[in-house]
Amino acid sequence: MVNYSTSEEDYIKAIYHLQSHQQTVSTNALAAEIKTKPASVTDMLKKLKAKKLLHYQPYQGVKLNAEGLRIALDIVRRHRLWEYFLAEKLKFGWNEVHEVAEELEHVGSKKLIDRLDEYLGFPRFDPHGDPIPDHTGKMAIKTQVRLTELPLNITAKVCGVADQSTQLLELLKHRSISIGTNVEIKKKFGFDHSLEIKMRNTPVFTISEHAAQNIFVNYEPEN
Amino acid sequence: MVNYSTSEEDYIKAIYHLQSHQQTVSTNALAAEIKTKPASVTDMLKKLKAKKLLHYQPYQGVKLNAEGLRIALDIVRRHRLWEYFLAEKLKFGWNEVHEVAEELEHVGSKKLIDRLDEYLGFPRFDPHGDPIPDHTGKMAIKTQVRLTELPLNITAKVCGVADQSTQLLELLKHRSISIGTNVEIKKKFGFDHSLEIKMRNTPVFTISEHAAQNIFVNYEPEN
DNA sequence: AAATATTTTTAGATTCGCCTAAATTTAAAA
DNA sequence: TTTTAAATTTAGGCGAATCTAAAAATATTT
Repeated sequence: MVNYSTSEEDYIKAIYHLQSHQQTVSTNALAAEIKTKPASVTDMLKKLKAKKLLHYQPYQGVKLNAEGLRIALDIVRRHRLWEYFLAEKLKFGWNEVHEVAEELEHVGSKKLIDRLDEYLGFPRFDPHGDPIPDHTGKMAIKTQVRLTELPLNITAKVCGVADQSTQLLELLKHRSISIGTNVEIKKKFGFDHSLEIKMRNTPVFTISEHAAQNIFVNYEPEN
Repeated sequence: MVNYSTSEEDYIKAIYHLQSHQQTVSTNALAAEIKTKPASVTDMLKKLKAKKLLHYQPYQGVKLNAEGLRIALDIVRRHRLWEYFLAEKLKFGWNEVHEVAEELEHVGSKKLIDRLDEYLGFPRFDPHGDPIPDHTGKMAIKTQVRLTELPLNITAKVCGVADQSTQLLELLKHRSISIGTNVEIKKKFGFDHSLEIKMRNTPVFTISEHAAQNIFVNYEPEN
């Protein structure tokens, strides 16, 4: 088991995240993500290719290989476990955890992370609702999504909020939305991305994209 | 408030520790402590002097100034709080915590450390019995002595052993004594210098002088 | 006090990760 | 299909932290 530098880990993680949207990642996209210059990215890609962590041909974009993916999942695991710890145990707000976890995630000890996982009760989702890979790299199927991601006409259950602010809680209370409430999206408005929501025993109402983004729901994905 | 690199912090911490033994620290001693070469030490000392963290004249050794000391205490605080966390919450053995804490201590966030401190209940000593500086840099006075030296009827905390042999550890295990256990001497027998020990929730028992000599405890002297 | 040994510093390279500017390749437009 | 634009790579440098080898300062012996 090799050890990777903080920079290398940052690149691997960034490629991993970008890969989920485009299946091949461009030098420019990576540079933007890492907040560095394209020339620096090229240098690092050559290095990571030499270490056999990714597929890379000049001008043709980059993609993690199996080993790169394994490492990426390990970094993501560390990051999200720390986020969970910060929010759950140290009472950090959901919006404060990312920055600190960004530093903690680079502490390598496998034992540390596995013990932390156990201490936290093997949580499956971080405070943002993203799944936490287990010690083998497996993640729960993301039955948990932001309300904005919920497909039309599928009933889902509210299971949490990303933003603990009083304002959001006030809004939810006004709409009688709480943990466990079943909701369904009837319509999505392209103009402002607001959503038309249907709940049992209440008339249809609309909710802003901003609010919907901070509400987590889970549902059965129909494979 | 400036930020220091991992290397700079390692040097500051090493100087701090060496200072407690010799009051001026030599280049060679520092090189040995950091596991680097004297030439590298000289380079770093020039840099830290430029940053006004220490007193240094070529060939004359080095010493932290007030600002350097402040930073050192902050690093020590981070290190020992993480050690406490690892031992107390993640059930690491007291001999495993140092290495991992060595990495965690460089995570800078002030808020993280203060929250961690609070979460842990503002512990005053780490698992080795060393005092943890509070957020202002103040530490409890530590009186660490062999169990044989502990005054009668004063509660002290086991903080280490002089002899790591399996035999001693077996004896300690049998008596349910581990790092952090509170003990009190009820009686000292002049004949063989054995001691009568009282611990919470267990009946009084006796321990030989030989064993007691290899157990370190610390207690707060009653000024 | 002179000679020798030890410690410490200086000089000059090396690796890592980053940068700017210029050259090259690929993609898009006319 | 040229031409133009955009993306990407190469070339050459820079700062941080380290190293080796050689020079300089300090300590120790004789």
